[in-house]
Amino acid sequence: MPSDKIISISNIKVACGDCSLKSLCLPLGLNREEMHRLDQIIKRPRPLQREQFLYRAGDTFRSIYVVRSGSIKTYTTTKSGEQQITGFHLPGEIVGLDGVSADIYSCNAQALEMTSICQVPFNRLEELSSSLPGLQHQLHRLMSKELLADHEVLLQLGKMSAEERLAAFLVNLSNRSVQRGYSPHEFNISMTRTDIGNYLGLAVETISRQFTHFQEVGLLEAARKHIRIIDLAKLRCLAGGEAPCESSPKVQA
Amino acid sequence: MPSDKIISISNIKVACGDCSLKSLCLPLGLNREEMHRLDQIIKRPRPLQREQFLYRAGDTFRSIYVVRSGSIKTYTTTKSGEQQITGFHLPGEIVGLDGVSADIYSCNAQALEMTSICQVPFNRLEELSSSLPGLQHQLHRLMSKELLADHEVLLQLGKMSAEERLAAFLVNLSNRSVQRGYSPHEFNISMTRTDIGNYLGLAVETISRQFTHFQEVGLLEAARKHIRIIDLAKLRCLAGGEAPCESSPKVQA
DNA sequence: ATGGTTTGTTGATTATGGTCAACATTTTCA
DNA sequence: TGAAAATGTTGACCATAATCAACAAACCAT
Repeated sequence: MPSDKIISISNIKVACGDCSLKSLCLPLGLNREEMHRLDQIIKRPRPLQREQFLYRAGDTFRSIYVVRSGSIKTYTTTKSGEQQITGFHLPGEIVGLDGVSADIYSCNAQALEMTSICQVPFNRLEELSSSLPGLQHQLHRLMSKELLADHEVLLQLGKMSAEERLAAFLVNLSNRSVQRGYSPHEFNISMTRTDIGNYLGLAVETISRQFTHFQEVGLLEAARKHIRIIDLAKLRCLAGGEAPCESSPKVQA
Repeated sequence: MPSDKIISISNIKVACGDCSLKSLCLPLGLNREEMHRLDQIIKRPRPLQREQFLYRAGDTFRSIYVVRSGSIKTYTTTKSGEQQITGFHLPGEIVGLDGVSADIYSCNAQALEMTSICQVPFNRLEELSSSLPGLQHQLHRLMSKELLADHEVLLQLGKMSAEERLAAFLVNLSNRSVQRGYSPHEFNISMTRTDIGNYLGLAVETISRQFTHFQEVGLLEAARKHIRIIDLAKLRCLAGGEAPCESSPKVQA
């Protein structure tokens, strides 16, 4: 039926089965039939413009979201108005789980660029996952993964220097670039230096200086939003907080 | 049967229905019959001695645990051996969810004092929660709550001063004291100053100095592990990162 | 195109909290 | 009970990153 096609185009519907992100996302481990059942409950609202909010702290919680393309930042706010970014969310990653505990979102979710998302009504997801153990488990895995990511940042904020934090941040982005099938050495970031600083608990100026520093020592090239990592091994080393991290392979003695 | 009684005593079994923590824990929202089914899958291993590990990073994940009495700290380690405490877990709180994502625990869990726990095999819990929507939802709530707690610490580490961090930490403990039916003003902490410093990303000396400072200004009394909060409102104010936080009700034009 | 705004960079100065060191107090255990 | 170890406190000094300020470059809207 042609009308089907028209609807399909206007909604830019992409079923989970056809989505390149399915191995990062909720459908991981589901068979065709199960994936189809999941598809039934997923809505695909119109894309968010840059700066647009997906939800705000205090909104009633109904759905979790998966980033399909673009990126989203989530942040909390202190009573005095300061904000702390709690995460940057790339395609295939879930946003909104912070709302489950109290039935309202506890943070703000804002698009960093034109961003399309899948919306998953949470009560439907719970119903469905009762009959699909694989879906239930994958949901749990993804929630747990969020916890690990937070713990990693906790470690960065608690124990690492400015240099190490930025190194760890870039290595993390590099890894996530690979997960999506892109290069570990070259990628575009969607967040500003200010956002990075906020996320890492550092001043913008410090981020800027560290970028300059990394470029001076030939670790990477950073032209605004475009990052090219030259010495990923060294960057990893800095990020890991590993032992001395030989400053260069100066063979001597 | 007398043998039943003997087993019961030797295992110090306390069914969820009789447990004072049930309103903080997994059984929240379950009826008698459902709670009984949950009880069936819960094991209650012998208590942990002080310093004893519940699990270590890298152990294969099988169960999550609920603290019944005592307390547990969880921490991650950098390759260089530094550790970052990711949480202190009090009675009624869950430990082990970090293991779900990769089927191995990602952090270490160590008792801060004599600690008894409930062990919940995770695959059994998932099975059971498929047929008990209330249990499933409560599990999700608790996981989400962990996320919120982490975000709060992220905010502390990213944006707050040493004074504010310790204030926030103490307010948090006070709130959790209340949740367990104790006083908001007076409680014992099980962690050392070193642990607090590690958790808050500060040196021990800074923690010690802040405690002294809080005592000098009459906010609280801290005798080692025993804390008595005198001016909780002011402490909350400091912790919230709220506006000026009037230094005292000095009435004056 | 062009003026304005946002974002990023660099420099000078300063403040917060870290480090090192000494000592006090409590806890542990032989 | 007493010695050793662990924990907590205080002081002096220092380093890292924050702040303030100026400017450059990119982006946006008209």
